[in-house]
Amino acid sequence: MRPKPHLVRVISMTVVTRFAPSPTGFLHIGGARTALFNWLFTRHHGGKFLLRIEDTDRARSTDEAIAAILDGLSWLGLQWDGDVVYQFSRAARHAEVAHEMLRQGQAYRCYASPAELDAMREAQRAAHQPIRYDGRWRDRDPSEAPAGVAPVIRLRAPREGRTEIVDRVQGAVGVDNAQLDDMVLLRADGTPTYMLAVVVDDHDMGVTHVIRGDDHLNNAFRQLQIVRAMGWAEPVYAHIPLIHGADGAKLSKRHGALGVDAYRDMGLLPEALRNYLLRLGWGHGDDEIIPTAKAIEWFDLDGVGRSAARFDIAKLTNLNAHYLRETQDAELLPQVLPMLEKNLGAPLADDARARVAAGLAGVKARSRTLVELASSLAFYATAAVAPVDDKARALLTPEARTLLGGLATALDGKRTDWTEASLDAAVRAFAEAAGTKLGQVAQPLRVALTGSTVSPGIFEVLAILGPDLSLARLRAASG
RNA sequence: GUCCCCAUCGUCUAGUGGCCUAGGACACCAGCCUUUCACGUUGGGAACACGGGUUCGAACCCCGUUGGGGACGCCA
Repeated sequence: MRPKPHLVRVISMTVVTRFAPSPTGFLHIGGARTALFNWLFTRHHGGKFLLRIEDTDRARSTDEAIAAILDGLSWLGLQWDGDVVYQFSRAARHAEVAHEMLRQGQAYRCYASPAELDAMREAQRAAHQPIRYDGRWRDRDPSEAPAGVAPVIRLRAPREGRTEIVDRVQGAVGVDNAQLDDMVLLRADGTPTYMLAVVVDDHDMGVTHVIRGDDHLNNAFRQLQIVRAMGWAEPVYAHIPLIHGADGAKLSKRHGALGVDAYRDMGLLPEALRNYLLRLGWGHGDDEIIPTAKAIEWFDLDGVGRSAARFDIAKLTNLNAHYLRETQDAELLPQVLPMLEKNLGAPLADDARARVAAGLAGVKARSRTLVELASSLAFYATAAVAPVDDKARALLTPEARTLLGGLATALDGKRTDWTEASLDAAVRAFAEAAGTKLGQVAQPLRVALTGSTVSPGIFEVLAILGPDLSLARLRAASG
């Protein structure tokens, strides 16, 4: 591991970053993290976080994907500044720059056909040669141009020397220019390639810091050549490591990556996801729980690691449980109620809503996701319950049923004093009178009331359910 | 194949030459708490890929090996 170069931060410079996804699919977890780092960096430095949709590939870009990306970012709470820039709308400006480079001799026309280039690459592959454009039109006289062939415009890249960048994450990295070929800037149809469009847009948008996945590290050299050819200011680059799947390979749309909407559907909280994503590749000492406000305060590129991280849903879930417990009931309720109604297939009556609201705190402490929360809350909303599994069923032995029958009778007398405290006392007294331990009564009682062996404190459940529902369930279980 | 990057417990990481018989978190196991579960809490197993240097001293610096990843398009 090489030491990171010490860099002087220019305080007076206003930080401008951008997140530049291509709308060819949903916003996946890797893109979400890239967006998060950009957002955090700008919020920390008080700059601007811009959003640019890289839709120059007309065949693969879709409106659905654009909507999914915008939705995903919004849900994650990563608000961009200003209007969304659609790269395709700037095609004329890209072409203008390409022609400017042509005039300056920084670029040239290439008339090689795609088939010809394919053959060239095939030959290179077969000969175990590096695969790159051989510059066949670099110094050829334009008069040799074949008739009727629309040329592309290629960069006249330097062939000697090295191109080096001082990356804020990766450190000093360089390649020999001999390794870089003359890339296409403008296609035969006059549309810009990604390499050109990115550089022109970043320049025009005033982007000062390019923070993106390190799968773009190689691109940075080529983009820098365009920047230098135009004599523009060089942005600061920061290439963050990729997120890998459990198998260690790059997470991508066709390889295990889920859209952020999938995490929302799993009942995860945006804040938890932000915290988790932040810790993937970034650290601040031993801190694990890092709410967004702290993240903004602490985040900087220096803390970004250089190795890829694997996605671990277990840790994410654990973090989610933490944030779920911290979320106020009033905030959770409107999110959980619709889920509950959807699960139950019917709207909730007022009394059911009231019970859910009252029982929320107790169930929340035992849930890790909103989905778990909604499903564990169901017994408060339904009219009757049945044992959910064998373990629960097994607790309703004949002896236990007899006990529950007796308990129903005993508790019937408490209808006018139906509080957690008096219920607690009554059940304990009943257990003692029956010559058994509390647990022997409490567990069957729990199953009778909730259908499950797992629930909040049984007296709390009794109190919230109220005498009618509680006694009805007790009698149903005993009979 | 060529180029670039990476390498500490199963996973995420702390660690920037002595504070390291390597710390934290998740997961796992055991105990405590308790009406269940969860929380909480106590404890446990678990890592510096390998080989050479440099140095009084190396997880940290250098070189190599191995392993992993990424990029090599008129995709982005």
